[in-house]
Amino acid sequence: MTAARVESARAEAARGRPRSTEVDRAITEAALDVLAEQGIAAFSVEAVAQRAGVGKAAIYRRFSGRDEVLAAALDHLRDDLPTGSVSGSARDRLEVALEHIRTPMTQTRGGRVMAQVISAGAQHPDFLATFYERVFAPRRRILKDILEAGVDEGWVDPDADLDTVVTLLVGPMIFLKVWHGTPLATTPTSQIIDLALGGVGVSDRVRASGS
Amino acid sequence: MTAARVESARAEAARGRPRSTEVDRAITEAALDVLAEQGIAAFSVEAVAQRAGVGKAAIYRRFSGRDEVLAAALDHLRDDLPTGSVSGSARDRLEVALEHIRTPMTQTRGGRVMAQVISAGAQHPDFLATFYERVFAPRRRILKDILEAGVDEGWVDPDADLDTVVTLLVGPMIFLKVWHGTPLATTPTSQIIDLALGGVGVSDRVRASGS
DNA sequence: CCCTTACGATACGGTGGCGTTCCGCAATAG
DNA sequence: CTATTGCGGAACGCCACCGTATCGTAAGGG
Repeated sequence: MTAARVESARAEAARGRPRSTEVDRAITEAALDVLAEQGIAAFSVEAVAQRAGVGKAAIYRRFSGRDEVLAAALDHLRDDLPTGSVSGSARDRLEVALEHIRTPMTQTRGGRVMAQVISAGAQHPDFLATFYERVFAPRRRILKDILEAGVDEGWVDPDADLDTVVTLLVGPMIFLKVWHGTPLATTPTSQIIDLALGGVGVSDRVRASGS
Repeated sequence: MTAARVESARAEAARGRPRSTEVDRAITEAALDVLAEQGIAAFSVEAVAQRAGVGKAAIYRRFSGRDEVLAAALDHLRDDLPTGSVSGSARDRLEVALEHIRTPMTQTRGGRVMAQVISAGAQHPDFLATFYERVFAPRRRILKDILEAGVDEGWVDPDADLDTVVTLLVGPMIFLKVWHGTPLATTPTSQIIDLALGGVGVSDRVRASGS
């Protein structure tokens, strides 16, 4: 948005020393590091600049302020997270996909950033909404695709509401409050209970083939 | 702790104007309000004083600083949350208990404070640990008791690990990261999958009796 | 009654991040 | 070579909150 305008203005006046792509990279990296380690509260332009070994001016030359630096960092975050696309049986892919949602949360930088953003979501719901679209929704889609394959293969109840099943699976990893403001938050508790108790498997073959 | 010492010191010298209990109450209330509405980042002594319609001195007379005000407010929070003790069938009690975990999260002040604390937990793990003991653990205990009753009544698989079942049920409402640092975080994903797919119910009676 | 303490309000210096601006030097285009 | 821009570093005034102190007033206890 503003970044694009600045960029085009720079393009027409292409004289002088060009901006260092290395500085670009250092800023983004430092932003993610600070975010992951210090949290959003400590996320200041000064902190990013110091971490990046860069002058504040270099940052303000690129971004209008703290929030834009933050947004740019989150854009780069997308590539920082595993997608969970693996081969194997649907059951295996499901487990891998779930692990790829769960593990990064505490063990990778991207996951820690994610946790911080979700935390801050209590104060910045719109930020969280964007994050939901870009990060959570695609991962939910992956899980649902796998479950649909599971229906074809006969180990998932065709009558089950797969969106609810996804919520059930992802649930132990994510606060429902994260989805506050999305349709998912309307899933009734009784439905979750029924699924957890009744189970989605149509026979014992799943449990038998489990670990 | 420090509050107790101050209190006893005040007791031996019981002359002069006594402290207003109304001011006590106003401070605690304002602290919870600020916490719920503005978040931990905005939780300052000044903000609480202004919200309470109280001088900063009145607060510093009672607490050593921001953190103690915060701790005192969280102590009062315990009574602010529903416990979920209701009569009825075990299945009904289970649903009510889960609703009492889920609903307050977004709809009551206590729940919003809870969300803020959980958010801040990424930065203050010890705070979160205390909160887990006082708020989460008792609620998990309630759920487990109900499930144990369910085993006796025959609608819960006696072989199921009830702690995992509790996690499965509470999961859609709470981030696993909340439990980071507790034994619960070690539950393997495969186990959650097996339970979600295989289900805990031993027959179709649960699904038939559901909504 | 009067001594003591609490009260709200206000002011204080200190600190830290903000966003801006300048410096002297480096790098590139023309 | 020279004009132009980017660079790190440092300083600027601004503002919010900190923790403390000091008002004049209010409210109890001995």
